[in-house]
Amino acid sequence: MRYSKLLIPTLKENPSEAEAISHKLMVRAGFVRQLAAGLYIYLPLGWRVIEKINRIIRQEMNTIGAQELSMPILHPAEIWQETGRWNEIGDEMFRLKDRGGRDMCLGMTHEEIVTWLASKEIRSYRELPQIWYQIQTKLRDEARPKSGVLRTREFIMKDSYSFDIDDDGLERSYRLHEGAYRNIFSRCGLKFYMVESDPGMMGGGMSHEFMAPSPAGEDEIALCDNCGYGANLEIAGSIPGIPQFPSCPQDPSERFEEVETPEKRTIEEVTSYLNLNPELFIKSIMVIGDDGPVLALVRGDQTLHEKKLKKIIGNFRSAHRDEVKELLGVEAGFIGPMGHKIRKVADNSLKQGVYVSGANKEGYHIKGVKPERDFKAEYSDIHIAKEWEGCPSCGKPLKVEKAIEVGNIFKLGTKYSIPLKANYLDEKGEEIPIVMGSYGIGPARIAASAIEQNHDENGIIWPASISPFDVHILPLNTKDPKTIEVAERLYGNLKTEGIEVLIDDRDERAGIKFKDADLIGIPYQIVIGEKNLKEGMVEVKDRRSRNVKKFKIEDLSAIISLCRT
RNA sequence: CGGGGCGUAGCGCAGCCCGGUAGCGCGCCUGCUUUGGGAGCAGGAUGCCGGAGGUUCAAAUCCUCUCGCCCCGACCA
Repeated sequence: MRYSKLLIPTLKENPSEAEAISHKLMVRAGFVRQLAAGLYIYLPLGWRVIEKINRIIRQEMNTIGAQELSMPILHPAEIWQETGRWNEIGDEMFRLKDRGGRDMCLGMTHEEIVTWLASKEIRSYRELPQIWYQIQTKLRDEARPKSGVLRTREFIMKDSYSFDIDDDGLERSYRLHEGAYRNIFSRCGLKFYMVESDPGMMGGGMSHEFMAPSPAGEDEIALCDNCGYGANLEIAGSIPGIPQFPSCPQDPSERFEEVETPEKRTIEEVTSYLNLNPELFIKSIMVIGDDGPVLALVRGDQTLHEKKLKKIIGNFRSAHRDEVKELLGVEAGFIGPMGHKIRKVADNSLKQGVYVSGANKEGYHIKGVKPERDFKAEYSDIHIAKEWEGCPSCGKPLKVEKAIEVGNIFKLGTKYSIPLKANYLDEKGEEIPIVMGSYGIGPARIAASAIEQNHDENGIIWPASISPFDVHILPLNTKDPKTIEVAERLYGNLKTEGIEVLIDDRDERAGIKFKDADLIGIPYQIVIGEKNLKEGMVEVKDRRSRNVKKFKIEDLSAIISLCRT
């Protein structure tokens, strides 16, 4: 296509609202424009990238036997009420009424709708398994849209749903998706990990996320290079290192030592005051659950993992100052696990060792506290995994990386098929709920991740598979007839070969064309300048390596083969 | 929803404390020169200073309210 006819509004300066690299570059290079918070317009170049990604997704989904269909974005409330999610989901769902006053919503995802369809159309085990997918707009009233197209209120998602007769079938569909997803992300040129994740509001059983490592990512993942363990920090386990504990006095009367710690409340204050490492402290956090107060105990160097705790004690909130004082008679900075009957949940790492904890006495801490002996607690993993802690499966050190969630796969089981009565008849004529899976990919997140992982100071470096064009022709001086003639001939010939070509036919200076070409990031640039033309040559520049090769003008096949690699 | 920041020309910003009728760079338009890494000279156009109300002789500037956008946190299929 001709640059002069395309809408490619490049910007010399970074947009003020952008923070993430992919966001800055997508705006600067003329791929997207923001309409409002979390709402983006895809300009021609941006849309070409999304379409390239979608094509790869379609190919890989079709390969595993998935069938494409399309479901509405506007949904009647009743279906969401039947699964209970109408009430479970809060402000994140866009809700509206139609003219007849009926409650409606805009689809955040399509489990309800696809299950409704299955309940109507699937009769027999002979019709299973099925995989249905769509590439469809989703709407979520995000509390905080951010990072350009990474978190938006309206976005396109490839979502697929599997229907099987039993768990073994679901396992097969799940693995088929895993394979397809690995192919898709690899073909899109992404570095990624598949990690264990929290099923969250999807419910059901196992789930994994596909994570593209990037500093712009909102998620953190724990990874083990040794055994391949990988998990979102939302659920990642870890084996904390064991600190050197002080020896415990034999004489029971000398066990405890109350130490005065005036005005020292936080772990930092107390550790520096007593000159002890934070690992030798018990951090006590008072929360109020549905069944009353709970004291959560983690080691001083650890952070309480609220989601892990929630799985044990149910919903809770942190206790107010006066509640702490009422329950333990002392303010929060000096509370500890001893001498009261409040339910205690402690991190596993506290099972061994001797610690300092709050003394439940204003201005005092207590040394020599030995869990199990000195107080009883329920033990569980309730700390957030950290880099260098041990891998829960092999013990080797973990690393923690930020990552963008580009895809996920969930085993739903019968969570949706039961309430929506999506059943099939088995060989015996018995009615059995269909076993389902749900699988998502965000094409815009793939595009943003590709930029996050492939750019330099001059701009984007697209992986060839998802680049808006294959080749960018730069006729430097459009007033030189020879330049134009060669450029046009090359343009025509490459197009005939099925190569997607952008030709910068603008009457602009060479510098501007070079800068825009590097910013836009098409993997190969064919530079047509008068000096080389005199020798019958053109240059082909590799955007990533910046290597330049000269070719004879007639040597089209060599140019083509270079650009196709 | 809590905390912070910012709304002034198409874009990036200054001016605001200390009120006096709006400025810089880039871009845009015209002409000439230039033409291998965001050209030079000359001329030109462009603003409801986010919105509403108030104070004042006078408001981009001070006060109140409101809307929008960004960042941190909470939340997040």
